[in-house]
Amino acid sequence: MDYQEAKNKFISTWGSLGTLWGINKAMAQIQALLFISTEALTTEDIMEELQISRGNTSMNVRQLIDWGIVTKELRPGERKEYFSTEKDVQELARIIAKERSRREIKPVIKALEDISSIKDDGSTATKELIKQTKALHDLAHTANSILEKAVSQKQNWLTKSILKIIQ
Amino acid sequence: MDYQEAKNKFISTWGSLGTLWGINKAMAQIQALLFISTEALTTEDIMEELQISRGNTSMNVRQLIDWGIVTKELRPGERKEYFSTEKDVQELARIIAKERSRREIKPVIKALEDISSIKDDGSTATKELIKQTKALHDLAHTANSILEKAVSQKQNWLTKSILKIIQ
DNA sequence: TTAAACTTTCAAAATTTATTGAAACTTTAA
DNA sequence: TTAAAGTTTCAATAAATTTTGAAAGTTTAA
Repeated sequence: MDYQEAKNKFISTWGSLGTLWGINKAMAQIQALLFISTEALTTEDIMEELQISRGNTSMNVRQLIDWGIVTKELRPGERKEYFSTEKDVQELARIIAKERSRREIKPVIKALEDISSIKDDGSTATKELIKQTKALHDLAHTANSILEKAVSQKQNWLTKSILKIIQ
Repeated sequence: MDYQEAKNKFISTWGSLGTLWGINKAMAQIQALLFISTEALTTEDIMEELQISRGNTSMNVRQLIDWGIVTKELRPGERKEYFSTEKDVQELARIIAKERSRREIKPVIKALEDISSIKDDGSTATKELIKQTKALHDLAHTANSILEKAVSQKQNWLTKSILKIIQ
């Protein structure tokens, strides 16, 4: 496997993983491309490398910026924008975990809270609904707390502690 | 919010969460329905409750069985199949984590291994590709180990230990 | 100002994914 | 056997999502 093959494999693997986890393929591939690039890239560069349209590139780069994963760079004397991604994997994981928690997990926790606190009318069906959604709520809440904690620290102490525990 | 509203909200919330995380909406909704049901349900029951077709129900129930989340029950003297889901949230989380790791994470770790072990031809681009994919590989590998460990134990000792660490 | 260099927007088209429903298949009871 | 009661399969259709590309918008330099 030479450089070009390895690069293509990385970009396509990342794109597929994204798709499996509900992330737009182009978005994941742009991030992958920037992640292994030695310098910031322009819209043209991205279009050329991934063979995608200008509109697609523009929209997905904006989304990556919204997520806090990609930053825009302006170079003196140049009009076009240069994009680069967070290069530190730990920091990248933190950002993604934080954003997915905020956008997708927290609203569900809130909904489970609402559902599990309906009035118990005495029926077995209602009792079961309350019991099960409460259990789910507690689990989601705990998992989210661990994630948030793992994510809030610049230092990687939690991961280190966990690894110590599990050997 | 009465029982029916709460039930509908739960089913639709679970369906949407599934969609966001790359899981078929019907599949997530069937699981949600079984999760709050006081007894095992038939194909007819599911079709009726979720207003989906027989084919859709059949295919998604089979997938849930493949995942190990739903089990089929046969009742003496009856031909039709009754389905129920794992009711313990911890166990459910374990099964899902284990399956997604096996199906989606491990193949990516393997790909990252292959990519990051290409021959260093001396170019900065190749060096960067190797460095970055190696870092990603290490992170994915560590995260996956923690997950597997958390998931392999019937007891919930790891979660408890982590919660102790983070207060 | 003007126009060149760029970015954004968004309706239409293309693609992907999910769903249907009816035919084929399987199992069991009579 | 046969037929009733069920399940599965899969081609066709529908729905959702992604992508395109051209027009509109923005910014800057002259």
